[in-house]
Amino acid sequence: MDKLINGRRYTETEQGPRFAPCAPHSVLARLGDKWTILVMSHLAVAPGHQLRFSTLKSGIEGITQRMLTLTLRNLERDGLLIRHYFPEVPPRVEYELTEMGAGMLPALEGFTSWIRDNWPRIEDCRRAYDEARR
Amino acid sequence: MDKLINGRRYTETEQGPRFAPCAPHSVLARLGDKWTILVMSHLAVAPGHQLRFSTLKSGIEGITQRMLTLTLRNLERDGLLIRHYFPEVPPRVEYELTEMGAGMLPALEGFTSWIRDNWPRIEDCRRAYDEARR
DNA sequence: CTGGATCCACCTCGATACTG
DNA sequence: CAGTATCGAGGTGGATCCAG
Repeated sequence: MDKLINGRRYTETEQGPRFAPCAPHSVLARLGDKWTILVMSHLAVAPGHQLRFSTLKSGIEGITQRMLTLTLRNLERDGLLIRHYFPEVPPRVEYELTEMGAGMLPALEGFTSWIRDNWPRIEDCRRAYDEARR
Repeated sequence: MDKLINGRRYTETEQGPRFAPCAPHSVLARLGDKWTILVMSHLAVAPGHQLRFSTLKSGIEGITQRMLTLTLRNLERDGLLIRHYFPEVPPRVEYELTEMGAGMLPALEGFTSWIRDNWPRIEDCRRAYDEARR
């Protein structure tokens, strides 16, 4: 039978614990890419968890059209947001967090708040490490 | 003054919220790389949060020496683990979570448990999405 | 306005060989 | 045992141009 530790499924073997195929990695890899967290953050604070493409683009400094499109497609594919297309002229597209997308925010917040609290220390460690081998 | 939302610092501007330089991204990008989560998970369940290089290597299926070394170096650089070198023959090296590394586990657990709960639904969404455009 | 298509630089990771 | 060095394939992201 599988046990649970730190939110990860694993089974005991003679060679030690063997973790189940890494679902967390698949999600963390997405959140770890260059723009996803920023897009999620903007939608999180938006009224109705809903924003236009152009609003996102101008709100996220440095993002290109291409990367915003790709990031939104990936989030849509995972079911974390929905794309609402309005066939007007000029066309308008709204992106809205799904229930699941919004449900992810509290969990993510717990983790990002730890990062915020420990960030200065991490930066110090990196500096010290780099310093030591120069 | 900065406000906080979902664990992210940001300031209000006329163009909407502008998030502070992305510290979460830097950490999530590391956790999102291919092996980091697996290394952390193994150290998390190890007695004393401590394991040898060879134990990690044989415990993590498919990892190469090179990638394990790189992953460990990065975690060491961030101050999440310490490297203990014993100059014996043959040499022995133990890796141990630091206080900060261990302190990250509960925060990470909250997030990975959300992932675990929602993973089936995410997989369904991906399948449906891919199906729809085939 | 929204985004598709193309081209390219870089980075990550895997495979392999070698060392104290 | 625990690495380092090197090479190469593939993927990610940036720049630019075009289209409905």
